[in-house]
Amino acid sequence: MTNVADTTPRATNVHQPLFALVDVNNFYVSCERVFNPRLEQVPVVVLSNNDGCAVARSNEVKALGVKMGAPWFKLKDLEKKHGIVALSSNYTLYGDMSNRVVSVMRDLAPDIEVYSIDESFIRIERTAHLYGGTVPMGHIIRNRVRQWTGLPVCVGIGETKTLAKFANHIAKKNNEFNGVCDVAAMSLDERNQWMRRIDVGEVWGIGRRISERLIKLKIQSVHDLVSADIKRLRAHFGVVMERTVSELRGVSCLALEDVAPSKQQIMSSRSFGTMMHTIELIGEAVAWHVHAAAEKLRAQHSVAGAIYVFIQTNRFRDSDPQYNGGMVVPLADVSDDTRALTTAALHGLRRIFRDGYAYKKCGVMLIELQDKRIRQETLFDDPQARARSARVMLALDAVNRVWGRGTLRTAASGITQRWAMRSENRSPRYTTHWRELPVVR
DNA sequence: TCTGGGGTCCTAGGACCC
DNA sequence: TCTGGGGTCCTAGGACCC
Repeated sequence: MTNVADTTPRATNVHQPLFALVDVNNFYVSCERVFNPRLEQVPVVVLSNNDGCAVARSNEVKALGVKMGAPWFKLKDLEKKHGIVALSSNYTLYGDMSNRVVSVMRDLAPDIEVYSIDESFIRIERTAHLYGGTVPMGHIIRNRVRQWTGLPVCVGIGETKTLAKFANHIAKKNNEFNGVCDVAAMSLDERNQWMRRIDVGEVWGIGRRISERLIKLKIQSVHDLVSADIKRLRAHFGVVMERTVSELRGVSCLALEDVAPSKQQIMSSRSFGTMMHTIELIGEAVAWHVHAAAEKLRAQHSVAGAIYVFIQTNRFRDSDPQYNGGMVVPLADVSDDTRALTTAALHGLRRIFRDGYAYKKCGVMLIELQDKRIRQETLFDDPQARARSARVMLALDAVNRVWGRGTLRTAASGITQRWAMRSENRSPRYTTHWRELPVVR
């Protein structure tokens, strides 16, 4: 056994990396509350696409024992009993609010990695002294985000990303921290006490499966994990686990990724609002997904070498006959042209579609992505055709940027969109659509 | 009736080669 | 009953994240 007290380096050196993790509390719910204060103090959930599952819960809802991802239709009793307000998700609003939070933080500390829609890592070892130290800096970030966007955030600080995550967890669950916790500033005794109190499953990178296996090995708390034999853990669980434990011991293995790497695959898929039976309607949905995915593809200046298309029946209905179909359709030449991708996807769909099933979901994935600017010339290259295609796509994207995705799209994606998802209680897109701006009386 | 969507990384095992 | 050793590449599947 290695004792953590012997191996954890201290933050005495000014050049030692120091990470802050800033995350918005109950992000989607908090966004809704900014524009509708009546939702304060009320139990609120935000539902996934198709109004399926609870993907964000206010503290009041968490206190009722509602789990992340719980199917909404199973919560109807709780809804009646406690007056839970359920909102459809409004990603346009959340995406815009997320950008605002990032721009406030970037102002205060430029070394920032936007990790997800509601979380960012910041390197602070060179900037903290400007704000009077790490914890004061955390409070300044917290207060300014609150004041300028209306959103509540917590800040966790540590010598590694995993420790910053750990500190953030402490800040969120313990009010005495006032939303900012720096584990790098703690004494070893104090840090170990927190590690003894917190379950190993809370560690970033330790999910349900791994934590079950760890508990069988009598590793239950974060402290148990950090004190365990790292070679043995590596043999049992692989290199990812080794990295996690090193990070918890204060050895930084995960760097700040301040420039987002381009995606290696781009997916678009949705459940249908109701079951679909015909290839015509499903084809419209597939074409729509190609439209959405290709837009993202061009935004990151990539081209795809192939497209994967898939259709699925409802896996939750045991009584229904089940069928999952999917196939990869290679493209003759790499492309970012919505029309070429649509042709390929619909070709694939015709191959995988089977009559007589009730389909619930379809989607496409663009794969074998390459940087457009370093693309290979091929034998049958037609530079003129390629230039034409580029101009059409440029115009398509320009129109949709101004007027909204789907304003201009392929005819294949249909007019009526009968496959569209349910979204019965979506709030207005307060910050991005003129007609939906909030009105102050 | 009603059960999300979009990603990444790692590992094991098979195919194939010399 | 015997049936090398070492390497690469690819894919499927499992685990994780939000």
